[in-house]
Amino acid sequence: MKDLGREPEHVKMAPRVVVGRVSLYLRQLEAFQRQGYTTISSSQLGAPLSIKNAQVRKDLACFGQFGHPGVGYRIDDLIGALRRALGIDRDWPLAVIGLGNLGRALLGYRGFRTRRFKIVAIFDSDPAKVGQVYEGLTVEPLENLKKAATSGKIHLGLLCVPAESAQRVADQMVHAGITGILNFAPVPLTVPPQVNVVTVDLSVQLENLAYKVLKGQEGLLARGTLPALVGDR
Amino acid sequence: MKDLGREPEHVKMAPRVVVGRVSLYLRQLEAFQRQGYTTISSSQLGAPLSIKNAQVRKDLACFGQFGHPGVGYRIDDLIGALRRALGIDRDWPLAVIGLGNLGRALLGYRGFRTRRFKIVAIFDSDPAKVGQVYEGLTVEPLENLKKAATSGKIHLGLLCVPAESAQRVADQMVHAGITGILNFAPVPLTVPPQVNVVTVDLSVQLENLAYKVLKGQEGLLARGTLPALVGDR
DNA sequence: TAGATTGTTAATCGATTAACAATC
DNA sequence: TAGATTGTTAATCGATTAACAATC
Repeated sequence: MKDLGREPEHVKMAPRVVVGRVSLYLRQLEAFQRQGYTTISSSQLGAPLSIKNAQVRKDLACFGQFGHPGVGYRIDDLIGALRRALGIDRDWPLAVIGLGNLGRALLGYRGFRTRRFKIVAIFDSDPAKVGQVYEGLTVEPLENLKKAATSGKIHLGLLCVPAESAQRVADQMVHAGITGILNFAPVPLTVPPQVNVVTVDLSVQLENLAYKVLKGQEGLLARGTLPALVGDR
Repeated sequence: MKDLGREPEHVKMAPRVVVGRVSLYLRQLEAFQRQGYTTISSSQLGAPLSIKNAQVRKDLACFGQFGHPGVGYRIDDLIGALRRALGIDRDWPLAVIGLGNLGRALLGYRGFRTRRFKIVAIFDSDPAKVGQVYEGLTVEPLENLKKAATSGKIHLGLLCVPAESAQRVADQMVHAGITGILNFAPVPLTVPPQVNVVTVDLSVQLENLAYKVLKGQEGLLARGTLPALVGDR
């Protein structure tokens, strides 16, 4: 028989897929809040996202008991509870690593600012870029990253360098003490287990989309409802 | 008893999750190819991606029989077969809709160009932007989209407008005949079923990352191996 | 041949959905 | 109270993994 008494040391971590859905619930809740609603049922919350009410309740139950039988969920309370649960009830200072086109785009991305993700520093290894000022931030040499990270000013890094240098720069980020990397380079990174990486590979997303479009059209073609749109050159 | 004889009309479409993995296999295969390998086993292909050999074989089997027992897969053949299966053995002309920071970044994104995704037009509803030239392309008014789409020049659109106007512009794209939308606005879009949408919500990704970092650190904290990095202001 | 590796079937695992007693 | 909706258990579904005969 296993020693179950000592289990609680494990941090109960909701599955990745649940965390993703909770982000969506949060957006939906904010939309309902803006419309003036004060309470909401699991069915109402799930409907616009095409998620079943049982799924909604089970996901929320991962983080605690927020609902009131017969009534539903109080929107203000639920938003607060979910933000706390996701850890976004505080500021998250970000660093942009690599100031190419993508890095500049992220500097201006409002989706971060409205969610307490704040870009507070820019690093680049190109001496020609160091010292330039964008959005009120001066580009610093990559060597400065360690100081910023160890002083606790920065926890997450947006890795925006070309694929060729991504692993090398990621190694430097790890060495500097960064524990979370949002990776935009289309290569899988190798990092120690205590470092967290989420890769956003836009060409993977586009390939997914192309496949859906292609298959969808073949499906329609098979039923003879659409002229050929793909494959004709 | 159901009429099984008429089933084949359905297009057998590999599950979304399989298509995502196949994109990763493709990148890995190209890496092995560059290193000079000519054949590869399911174990070798899966290892760098932390995917089990059985999973690799099962995923590939969705698209046909490509392997040779006792030998493995011939890399050149497999790359060709997978590209065909995913529909990326042809050019996919793209339109950028909305020329803000993000739109400009995508114009310069090499990850697209190297995979036969080609941005061939830019549309914006802001008259001040129409007529400007970026990367050799002249910004056109949104009304021109329909002509470009129906002439078959464009199948996929990269939607890069602010959240507030995303649904309105998506409606125009649908009306113009675009069948695939890569949506960068952090709002879920409502579109007819024959239109395919993939949403890339960067703040959802960042929220996932923040959660992992937070939980990872709590885990380490609980075991007393790390000083507090989060929550101190 | 002996060794390696496939494609596929069966077993396992985890996630989604349905159902319902408990509650307001 | 009657109606609504929760949290949770049990049933269903789908995806992952293991195992192995067939093959080179």
